[in-house]
Amino acid sequence: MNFNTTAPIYIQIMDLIKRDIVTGVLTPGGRVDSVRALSEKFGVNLNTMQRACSELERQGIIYTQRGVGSFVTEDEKVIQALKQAMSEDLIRIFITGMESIGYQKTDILEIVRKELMK
Amino acid sequence: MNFNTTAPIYIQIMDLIKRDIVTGVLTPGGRVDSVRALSEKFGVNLNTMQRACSELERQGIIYTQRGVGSFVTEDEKVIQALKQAMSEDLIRIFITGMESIGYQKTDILEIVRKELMK
DNA sequence: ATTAATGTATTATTTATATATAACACTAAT
DNA sequence: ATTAGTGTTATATATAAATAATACATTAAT
Repeated sequence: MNFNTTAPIYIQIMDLIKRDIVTGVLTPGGRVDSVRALSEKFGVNLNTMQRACSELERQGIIYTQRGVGSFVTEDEKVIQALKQAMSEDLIRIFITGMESIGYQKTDILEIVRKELMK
Repeated sequence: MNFNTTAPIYIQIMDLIKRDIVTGVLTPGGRVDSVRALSEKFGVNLNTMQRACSELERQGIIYTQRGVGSFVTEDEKVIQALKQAMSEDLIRIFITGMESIGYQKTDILEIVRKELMK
């Protein structure tokens, strides 16, 4: 995997799993690969993978049955809220960032339109 | 200052200074506060501040005269390119992020429009 | 020459991340 | 009971980031 250096790997992995959940690659109530399989897949240490998973559980995004495995939350409202929160984060960072370097609202919309037409 | 924990402080400080440069708060050829003053202002260690500054110098954004002080580059093309690069980074992160969580291009434009109308 | 302000460097310490390695604990199937 | 697969914990090590404290090096003004 290509992890960047500015954010902890376990955070980046959490984001990748969240993406799979909100896009439906992982379905509500469905199985999440074992921490060992995931640590292999992402090329990270077992403890690092464990940290990502326990943090996802703490946030109510997955739940764990010891000795059995981990599963995506069955609460679709949680998943919908997660997608909404991720979206709002992206928008907030983008808009405030653009404004902080001097772009006006009208500029921003135009820049996005141009970018999306590429 | 309110620094978040996911990125190194010296990187976040670099961004704050870059913002002041591209928005004209700091002018081409103009003085940058001393590393000691800046470390006070941002509430960080002198070494951390020094690291941010030397990295800004390495990137050609400021230049330093030992014993005298640091100054914003006089090359306005560099500043313009910096603004462009910061803008493109923000856009890229936003668009790829939104697409990775399942939004289509048409959705994205609409979401931005709504957000900007707030 | 001295002084004050500047950038720069050194050494030690702490904390968070990530790794390596090994073990423990639980569950389901055999 | 045993086994294989799961989550969980523990210990040690390495590295990067940030801090603290101190000192050195250069410049401009006095």
